[in-house]
Amino acid sequence: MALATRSNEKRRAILEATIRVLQEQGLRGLKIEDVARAAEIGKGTVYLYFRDKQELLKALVEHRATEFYADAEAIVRQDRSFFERLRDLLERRLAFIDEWRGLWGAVAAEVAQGEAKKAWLTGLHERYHRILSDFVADGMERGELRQDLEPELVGAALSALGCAPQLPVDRGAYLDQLVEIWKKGVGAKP
Amino acid sequence: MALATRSNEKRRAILEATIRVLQEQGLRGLKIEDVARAAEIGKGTVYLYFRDKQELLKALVEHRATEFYADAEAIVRQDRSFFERLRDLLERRLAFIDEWRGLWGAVAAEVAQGEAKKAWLTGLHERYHRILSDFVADGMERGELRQDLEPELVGAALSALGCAPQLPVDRGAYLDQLVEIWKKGVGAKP
Amino acid sequence: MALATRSNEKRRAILEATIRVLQEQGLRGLKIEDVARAAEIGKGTVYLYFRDKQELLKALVEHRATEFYADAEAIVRQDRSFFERLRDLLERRLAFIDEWRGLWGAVAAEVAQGEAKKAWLTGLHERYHRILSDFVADGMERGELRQDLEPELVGAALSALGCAPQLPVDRGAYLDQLVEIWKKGVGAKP
Amino acid sequence: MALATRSNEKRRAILEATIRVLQEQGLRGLKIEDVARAAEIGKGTVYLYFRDKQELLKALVEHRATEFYADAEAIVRQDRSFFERLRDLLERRLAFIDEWRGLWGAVAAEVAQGEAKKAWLTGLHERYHRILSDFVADGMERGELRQDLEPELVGAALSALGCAPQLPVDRGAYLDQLVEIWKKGVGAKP
DNA sequence: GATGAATGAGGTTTCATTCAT
DNA sequence: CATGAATGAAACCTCATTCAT
Repeated sequence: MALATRSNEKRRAILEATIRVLQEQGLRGLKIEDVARAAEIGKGTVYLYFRDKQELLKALVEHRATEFYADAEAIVRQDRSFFERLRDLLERRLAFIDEWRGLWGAVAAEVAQGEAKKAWLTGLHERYHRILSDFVADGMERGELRQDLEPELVGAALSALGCAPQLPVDRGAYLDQLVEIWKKGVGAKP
Repeated sequence: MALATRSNEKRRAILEATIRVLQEQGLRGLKIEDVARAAEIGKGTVYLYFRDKQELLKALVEHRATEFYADAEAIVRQDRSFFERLRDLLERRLAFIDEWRGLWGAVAAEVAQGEAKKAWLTGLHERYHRILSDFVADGMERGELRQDLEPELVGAALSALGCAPQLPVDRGAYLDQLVEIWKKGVGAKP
Repeated sequence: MALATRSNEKRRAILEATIRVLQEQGLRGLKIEDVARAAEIGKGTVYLYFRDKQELLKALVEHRATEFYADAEAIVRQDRSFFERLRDLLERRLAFIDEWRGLWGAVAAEVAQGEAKKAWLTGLHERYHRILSDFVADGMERGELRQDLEPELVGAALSALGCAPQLPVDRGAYLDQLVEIWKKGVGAKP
Repeated sequence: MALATRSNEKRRAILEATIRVLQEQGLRGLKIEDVARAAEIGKGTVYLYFRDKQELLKALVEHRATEFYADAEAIVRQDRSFFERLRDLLERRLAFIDEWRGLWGAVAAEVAQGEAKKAWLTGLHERYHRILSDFVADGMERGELRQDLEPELVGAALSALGCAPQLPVDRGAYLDQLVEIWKKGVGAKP
């Protein structure tokens, strides 16, 4: 059997191991051997599930992004106020960013060599942008947001809220502050 | 003559070459040989200016961050309204982010191996955070901002405005939108 | 049941698969997995019939050589003129060479690592040489060949007629030409 | 400097080392590290002269074949009788074959993966065939050979005189025998 | 100072072989 | 008997670093 779907369980275990090693060793410190050890399998086994290192990273990016977007969509779909959902979205976003330790951009760039790969990466970003744009449009429709907003632009601005604070400020207070600013910034007049 | 004080001109040329190669090849694709070629010097010459690759990257991070912070401070010091300066700050920030193509985090992490280096990196972040916190405090003092803000927190929020929009939205409109939101979000009542 | 005496049918199928893969992929491209796939069996099964890859190759060399020598002996034993039989011998030889695509020497060398193996390989060559020397001696006895020949030497010369023409000359014409030269070269005066 | 012509001296030394290792270890036993050790250089240095193992082998085949063909052409050009030159040609051929220890075919096949490479290999064979065909045509013109020969076919037959005797017969006697057979076989009537 | 040929540690990848099912 | 997932030794190749010129 060539690659693909032996056991998805092991495939996922390798991906989990990969991000763990990535967090600990950084991108240049990421060695297949360490991934294998972290997943408690043999080095060669990794290659039964992923053609090469590049594919492994690509799968990782895809896997975590997909998971993140699914969570974001689930939050957006909830029947709660715009700003309650915004808070959760931002919280989830921070978790995503923490998980990658600032490596997201580099790993994505690493993986996106070649035209096809670049398109694939853009596709991921578009999906996230769409989720947020739709979220804004939804908020406007429900009358929770000002009516003079451009959903695409505001979506972009939301997606740019991307860096976790590099310094250890209190996360709760930080989020509260952020949401309050945005409430005043984009909320409808009472 | 000490390693660090040779011809600063060539030193800088190497740093410029480094970030160019970084932009084109990514972090893992960054090879000293390519840097040398881009700087139009011999491979060995790089080592006359930097102890090793790690030092080169560290110097690069330091160099560009310092430059960026200096620009930010200059903008903050200008005698213009808070939101005019905010717009310039954000514009400068986007330029910084573009320059690094998402690699800032990874390169910084790469460089910050070891306790001493970690402290050094934190120092950089603190400096940026301080600039922004002071900026917010200044805005409050001048009565341009609401008085109930926590400068440290808002400074953190500003520093997190860190990801350039991944998609090609119009930069001017994007900045306008962002500033307007913040104006409503943190500006003093008229 | 001993390793060597399992189903000879499957054993032979593996050998056939091996030479097929060898023809397509070359010596360095020969992988047990491909052999197994070509034989439509599992990879592990190959090891039920052959101790290891080396043994498999050795068996292959032995199998095809034995077959070839048997055919050669059969041709020699026929009750036809020397040169009619020579033509058939050469034709069979060309088929043998084609089958190996120039890899015979390399595979044999591969297999013949170690003193015992070397002796075994020399044994094969000696057998072929003997067949041809005897053939020449027979031709001399029957008066079809010149009486001043050294059967051992001429046998060696015949065995050296070993490379198929690398270029696609007409096989029939080629053989005719060769036999005619030899007829004039070693045939008895009429 | 990228590959190609640093010092041709070292390049040649690597090729010499390669064929030595090939003779001793066989095709599958050929390791770049051994080649490097045999050439008394570092492993990485080999890669400064040859992109990869495949290129090294290709260069080796080309180098030795070119050398061999040049020698063959020099022999053919000499102002001596056809059969004197034939003997030298055969002797040189035996040396060539001995040098490769039966690996020529396999190495050539190894190298000739891909259409372009196949054409390149055919080109080599054609060159040899041409040398021999011309040699025969020359012999006919000079009246040393029968006039009813087909130079192309006889050239093919000569090029097929390719396997050194596998058994240690006396080389001199062997060559004498062979030349005598060919003299009777293709020589003009006295 | 400047250079780039040389090096070899170290990472990636392959594949013969094993063994639990 | 048959299988193929798993393994890790071993081979390939890269590239940071050195050093003789």
